Amino acid sequence: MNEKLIKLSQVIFPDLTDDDTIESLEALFPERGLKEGAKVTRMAPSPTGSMHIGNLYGALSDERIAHTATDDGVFILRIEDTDDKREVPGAVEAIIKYMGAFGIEFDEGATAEGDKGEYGPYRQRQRAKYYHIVARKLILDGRAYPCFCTEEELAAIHAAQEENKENFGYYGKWAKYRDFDIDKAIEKIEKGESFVLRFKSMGDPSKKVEFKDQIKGKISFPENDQDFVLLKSDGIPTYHFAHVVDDHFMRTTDVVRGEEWLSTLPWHVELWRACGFKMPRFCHTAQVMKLDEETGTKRKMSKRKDPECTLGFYFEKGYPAKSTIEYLMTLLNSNYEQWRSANKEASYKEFPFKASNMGNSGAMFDLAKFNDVSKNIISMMTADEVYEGVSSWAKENDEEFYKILTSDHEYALAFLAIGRGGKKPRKDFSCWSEVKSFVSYYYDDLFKVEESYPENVSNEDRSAILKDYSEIYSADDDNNTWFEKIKTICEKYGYTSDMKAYKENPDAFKGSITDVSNVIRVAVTGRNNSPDLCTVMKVLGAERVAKRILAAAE
RNA sequence: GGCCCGUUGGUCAAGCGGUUAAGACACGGCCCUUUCACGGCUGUAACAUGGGUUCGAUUCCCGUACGGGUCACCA
Repeated sequence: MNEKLIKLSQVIFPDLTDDDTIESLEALFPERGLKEGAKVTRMAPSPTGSMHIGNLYGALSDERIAHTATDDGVFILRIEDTDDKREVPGAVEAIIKYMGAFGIEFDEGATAEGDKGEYGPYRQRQRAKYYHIVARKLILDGRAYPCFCTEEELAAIHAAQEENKENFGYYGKWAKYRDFDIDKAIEKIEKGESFVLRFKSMGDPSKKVEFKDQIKGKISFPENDQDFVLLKSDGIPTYHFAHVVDDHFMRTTDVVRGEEWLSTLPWHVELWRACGFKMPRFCHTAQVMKLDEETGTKRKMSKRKDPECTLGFYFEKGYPAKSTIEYLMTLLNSNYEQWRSANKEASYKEFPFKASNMGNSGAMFDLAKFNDVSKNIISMMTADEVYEGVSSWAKENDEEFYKILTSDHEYALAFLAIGRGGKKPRKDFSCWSEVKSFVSYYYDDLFKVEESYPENVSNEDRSAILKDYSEIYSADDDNNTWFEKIKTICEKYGYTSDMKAYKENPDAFKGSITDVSNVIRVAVTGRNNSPDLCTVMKVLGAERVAKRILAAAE
């Protein structure tokens, strides 16, 4: 019997020598001598092209878990390129670039230049030999066998199961090649027949296994009985097998992955045990959800329906990377916001992140809340930082605005500084693409009167107010002096500057100082709302102000 | 259909057998205020449902409903 299995393993893996043992791999990838409590996590994307918010969400949790526990934790980038059909060229570089743009750095793993670290290679296609070594051991242990089923046969099994209302899959009595004669199998392989290597499950689904997840807590499920595929016909492993081999030999301590993996956890548990490897801790994270406008129900974020799902969205709109990270942190650990209000200036990296604080049901992506978070982030920035953010966004997305904005650096800094700094900064922008329309009136090329003058001010009064104003305005006035001048104009034309009196009896006046200042505001900025008018005019400069006032007085 | 996970205000959520059931966003009102933004105060609004267990259940157990996931030689 044993002899037959040896022969079988030789036929399947003719390239493996006697030195290719599990022990040799254990020696090649020794336990990492990290500090007590240090964690090793990994982001393991498949290079299929587009990255979405869920990828970032997962990457951030992995990164935080590795780097919060100790200062020598390791965060690995492993590329799961086992499905050549789905692979998109350049995707690996895109992943690294995107993650880098959000400030997520890897300690080890695939890089644009090659691999970094002692536990590689980090691209699964290049690890074929390791999988084969472990697979050979499983064959020898009688825990793996070749299966020659064709696609049609498998489809027929599925159909029959559907018909009989039995569980789907390749298991027990349905597992045609489970107890196939080994000599015949060898013969078929030697003839060149295509086959996959399947796991031989010993599980009994009438028994339950209990398992502890870092997020979900205790979960129990029936034992696995599926003879799932370990190696595909091209010799490349499936996710399940690659996961066990890689996370063992990369010495991952905490496997963080989406909860869609929960249902195959029984497979993994049995496989880990069959390989004789010690299981890492698991964190199965809830998915980022979205409210479906049509049905009013929660659903998974969809690339097609939700623009904010793809990472490109954040760059196109010009959300600072910090904002996205900040918002994700609030979703990831619900005590983050509280911590933030007590540590306004601190980096998110100082937050004591804990996997156990992660929510166990799908968090809904709330664009309104995200905007608020982003406004806060931007309000804390200096004018220089805002300038840098806006200009680099505009460079890529709005060439015209970029030229205008960068034509006078000092000038742009001056208006971006309005209301910035201090205890109660203005919160005007949630993203860079909103800036242009907000500041357009600072530029003659973009300025136009967009909004209407106060209705209760007659055309005659408007002209008179503006003419008077043009005569007494001085750019040197401080805010108080300026305001006194406005008051004088008010009294002259029957608009009160006493807001209290006006509110008590509005009909007693033609209007209030609000109307008068809004006449000036519209003339100068083209709209009804603006930051402090006196300051705005100082930035605009006496010449520009005078020109606009006179133009409007006509 | 089988299996697994979940369900506290519109959203994110604290809560671990006894609470007036926090807080944040959004929304309404008031105050501050030359407009807006900011800030302050305040209001509306929640434990999916039915059974247990218990002196007492949002919290524990079971069922139901609803939502999500999964059942590939995809990850």
